[in-house]
Amino acid sequence: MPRVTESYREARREEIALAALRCIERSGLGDTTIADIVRESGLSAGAIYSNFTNKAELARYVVAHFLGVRRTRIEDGGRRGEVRSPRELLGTMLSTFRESVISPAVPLQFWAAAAVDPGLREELDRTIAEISASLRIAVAPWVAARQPDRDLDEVVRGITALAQGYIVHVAVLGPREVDDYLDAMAAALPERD
Amino acid sequence: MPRVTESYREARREEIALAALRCIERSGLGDTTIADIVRESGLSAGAIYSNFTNKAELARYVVAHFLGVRRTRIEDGGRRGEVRSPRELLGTMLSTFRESVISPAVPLQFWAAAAVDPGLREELDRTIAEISASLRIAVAPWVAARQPDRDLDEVVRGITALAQGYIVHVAVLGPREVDDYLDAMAAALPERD
DNA sequence: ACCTGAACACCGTTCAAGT
DNA sequence: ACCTGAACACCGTTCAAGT
Repeated sequence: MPRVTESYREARREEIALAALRCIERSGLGDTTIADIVRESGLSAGAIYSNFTNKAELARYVVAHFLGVRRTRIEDGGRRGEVRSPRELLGTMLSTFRESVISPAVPLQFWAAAAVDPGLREELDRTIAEISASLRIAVAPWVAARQPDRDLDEVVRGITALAQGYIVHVAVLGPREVDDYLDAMAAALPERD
Repeated sequence: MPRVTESYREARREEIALAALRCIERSGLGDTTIADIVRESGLSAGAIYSNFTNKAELARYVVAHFLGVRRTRIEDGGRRGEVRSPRELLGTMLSTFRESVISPAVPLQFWAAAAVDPGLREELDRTIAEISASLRIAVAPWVAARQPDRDLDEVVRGITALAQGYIVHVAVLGPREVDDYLDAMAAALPERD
C-alpha cells in the first residue's frame, strides 16, 4: 500500500533524473557517479536506490523521459497536410540543441552506452521508433508532392540518419549550422556518380 | 638509460593496447577495468602503469594506433588521378568494419569519451584531420571531373560526416549496407526542396 | 629499468535503523 | 513507505620490494 501518491513518487523520480541529466551533461555517463547525483540532488544514496533499482535503470528513465522529441511539434503540420521538406523538419528537430536544454553530447553518451547495455539499447530503439513514426506523418505530404516515386520509409530512414549524424558531428567536432551540414552531405552525394 | 630497446618498449605498449582494444570491443570503454586488461594481457597492474601513465593515456594510444585508416589505401588512387566517387571511397573506408577487425561500436565509445575528455578529443581531432587529408587527395580527381563547381573541402567534410553517421547508425541500430545507407541519405536530400 | 602484487582512496550497491 | 548514512565488495592508481 503506497503511503505517498503515485504522482509524488513520479515527481521524485523526475527530480533525481534531472539531477542525473545535469551531471551527465557535465561529466558524461561513465564518469557520473552516484555520489555526484547525491550532491546534485541534495538527497542520499538510499533515496536514489529506493526510487531506481540501479544506475542502469536510472539511465533508461533518463532516455525515456528526456531524449525523445516533442512529437506533436513535428507531427501537427503533417496531419494538416502542410508540405515540409526534410530540411525544414531537421531544422525543427535539431533546434532542441540550439535552445540548449540538452547538449548533443548527451545522446552520444547514451548511444555509446547502449552499444554495450542491451536494456538501454532497447529503450533507445523505442525512442528512435517513436521519432520515426512522427517523422513519417510529418514528411508524407512532401514525399507525395515532390518525390512521389520515393519510398516514404526510405526518406524517413534518411532523415533519422541525418539527424543522428548531425548530433555526433556536432558533439565530436563542435558547433555547426544544420544547413551547412546538409549542404556538405548533398555535395558528397550527387544523384549519380 | 633504457635497459631495453625502444622498440621492445613499444612492442609491450602495443601488446597492452591490443588487450585493451579486445576488452573495449566486448564491454565498452567505461566498463573496461584495469583488472580486465590485466586478465586479457596476462600482465600485472604495475606493468600497465609502468607503460602508460593512466587509463586515459592508454585510451589515447589506442586511438592513435588503431582508429586511423590505412592512408595509402585511400590516397593512392587519387595520386594516380583515378576518378573515384565519394560512394566508392566510403565503401573502401568503411569496409574495415566488414572485415571486422574493429567493430563500429569502438569508434562510438571513443567519440562519447572524447566529449568529456579534452585530451582524448585532441587525439581524435588529429585522427580525423589525417583521414580528411587523405580523402582530399583521393576525391580531388572526381570533383574536378564531375563536380567542378563544388568546393573540394565541402565534399571532403560531407564524406567525413557520412562515414561518421554510418558508423553510429550501424553501432546503434545494427548492420546495414553502406549503399542502402547512402541511398536513404540521398532520398532525404534532393538537390532542391 | 621494468615488473609484481599488496595497499589505498573511491565507486556502486545494500541494509539496519530512523521517521 | 520512504529515507538516512555507515558498511561492503570492487575500481583506478601507487609503491615497496623483487629481478
